[in-house]
Amino acid sequence: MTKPMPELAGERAIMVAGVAMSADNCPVRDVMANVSSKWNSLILLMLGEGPKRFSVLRREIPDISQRMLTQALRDLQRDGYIHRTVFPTQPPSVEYKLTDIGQSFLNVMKQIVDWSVDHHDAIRVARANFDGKSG
Amino acid sequence: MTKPMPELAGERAIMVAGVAMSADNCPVRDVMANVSSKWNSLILLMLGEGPKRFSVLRREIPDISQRMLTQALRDLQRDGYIHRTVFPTQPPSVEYKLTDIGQSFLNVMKQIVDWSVDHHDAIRVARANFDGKSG
DNA sequence: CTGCATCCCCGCCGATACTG
DNA sequence: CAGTATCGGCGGGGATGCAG
Repeated sequence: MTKPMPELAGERAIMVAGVAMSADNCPVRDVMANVSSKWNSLILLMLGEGPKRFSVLRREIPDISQRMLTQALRDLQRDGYIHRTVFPTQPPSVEYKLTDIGQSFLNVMKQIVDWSVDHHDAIRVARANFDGKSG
Repeated sequence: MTKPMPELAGERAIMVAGVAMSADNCPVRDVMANVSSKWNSLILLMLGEGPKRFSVLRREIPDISQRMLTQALRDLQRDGYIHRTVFPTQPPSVEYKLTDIGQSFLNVMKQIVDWSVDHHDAIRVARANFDGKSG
């Protein structure tokens, strides 16, 4: 991953929700690194619509740089969330699609999306309220 | 937030999973900014066990710097995830606890934790496999 | 005990140019 | 079209010292 999240890679185990977040056994760290990473989640959402080529993703996510898209895709592939297929055309085209794990993860992610939509107003209110008091 | 996620704050709306991720109406961005932020999610998990004082959080998350803990807590408070109570003792103590929204969000987050635990092995395998081929 | 300000390093990431 | 390499800024975040 791009962000190794060194914090929990230290030594002592942090117990939270009955799960040990320790050095050599921290599942959450690995996953959260993906969720955290700026673009990964958005890419997974996009691929949730179906397999897409590099250039298509690039077009659909205008703000991402080509470099970052490449990197994010490799990270996601590395962890098994997406599968990469090269078609030996001229010029070559590369298709990315969700793996089963990626699809499974996407389902969890979608819950965050739904939650976001549901609670966005409350968050905006809280934020405005907070800024009003301290600003 | 610490990370404003400028990418989606641009202009055009990106439709994903039937949700518009655009400039002035991007719920997901606000929430993801929290999830993304290095420590926020862990702090919420900690507070899921009950209200905690600043120093307790600091002790339970040894890797976080005091500066970042302060900042993360303020961010979470700002968006209404946690409530901050100052007890006028000498020396003063400050207690943080989840709001209803924070608790609600935590429930979603816990699903990520569960998912992480369930699929950690698969991810490690995929990663090792990938590194073995390319390295 | 909590929190703020300052300094400063390091790594993310965008821009650009180049390969197959 | 897809990906790599290099340079450079800029901001995150650690260390330290100070205040209430």
